[in-house]
Amino acid sequence: MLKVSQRTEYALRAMVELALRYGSGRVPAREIADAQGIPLRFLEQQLAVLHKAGLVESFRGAGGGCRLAREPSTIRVSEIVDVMEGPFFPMYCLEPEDHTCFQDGRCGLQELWVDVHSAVRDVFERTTVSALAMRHRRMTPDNPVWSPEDLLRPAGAN
Amino acid sequence: MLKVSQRTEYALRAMVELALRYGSGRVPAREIADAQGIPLRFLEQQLAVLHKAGLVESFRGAGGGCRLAREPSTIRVSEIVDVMEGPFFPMYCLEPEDHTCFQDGRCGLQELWVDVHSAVRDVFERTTVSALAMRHRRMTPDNPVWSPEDLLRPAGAN
DNA sequence: GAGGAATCCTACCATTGCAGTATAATTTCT
DNA sequence: AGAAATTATACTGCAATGGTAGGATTCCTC
Repeated sequence: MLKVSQRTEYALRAMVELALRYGSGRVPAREIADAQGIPLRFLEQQLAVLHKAGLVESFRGAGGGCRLAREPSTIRVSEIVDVMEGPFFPMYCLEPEDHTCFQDGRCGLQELWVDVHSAVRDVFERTTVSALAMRHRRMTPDNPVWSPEDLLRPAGAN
Repeated sequence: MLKVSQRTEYALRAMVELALRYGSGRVPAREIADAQGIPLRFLEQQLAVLHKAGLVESFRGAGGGCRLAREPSTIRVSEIVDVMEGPFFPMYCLEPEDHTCFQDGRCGLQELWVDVHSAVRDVFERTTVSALAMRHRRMTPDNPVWSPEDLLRPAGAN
């Protein structure tokens, strides 16, 4: 039904949370889960995906956690969506190795699906994580998502 | 995974087929299925949906079949998609009666989903069935999807 | 070096939607 | 009567989604 999966929503929220705290040390999954209302164990799995894709760095053990691998303004939403959902094809016939369509691409509908693809891709590519974070700040100005003492963690933490 | 269902693809192909034959009588589901490579029994169900929605007219019994209810150029793809897929929300939080999002719309991500929604909707609304039919004709100029004798059916058929 | 905090790995499960098949009833023309 | 067509409804197999669960591993601190 043309839905984006909840996993991707969670991943994006996690990235926003990490962007809001960018430069202030390692953030354990627990805190992200609390701040963004995401089931912890589930979030861990998605963070692992983001880590394997090189979008976040992670550190094990006590004092561990995650942080963005790059500056928020250089991370596009499209990268996250690609990693979480795999390549995006609104219809089967667009998949390179799919030939279930008996006309095999030689039909007038494919152009429509290409248009849909481009339109969506455009939105994802022109939106960065920092943009999302700024929007988030604007929406909840009086309600910082992390408590001030978190900013006072040991200096060597990051 | 942001996929459009096969049902919708079939429905669109059926509409294109009916558009190609617009004005030339009633087209039985069987012929549409053959021409477009769609499982007949499955197609019948989708045609029934299109009929209930008022997009096609249908006639039972021998000599029956379907025809477009309106001129192809006045039927937008968005109408068909709406009928087949129901209202389109790329993320749950956009659904009017959904409040599973703990921030309930007061989050920076919603704008992203609204953008996606608009972008896709735009494509669907600016494309008409006649446009799809013309593209189809252009793609298969040497290969008419219906045989000439079908055009010679009894004049009173429509 | 023990213990706790954290990530990582893998398996499992329940629900849902999708694609398609099956059966049969009903209408209509010939 | 019989064939051709739509209509209605139920069922099935499959895959994806949204989690949960258990434990292994790594790392810091005391």
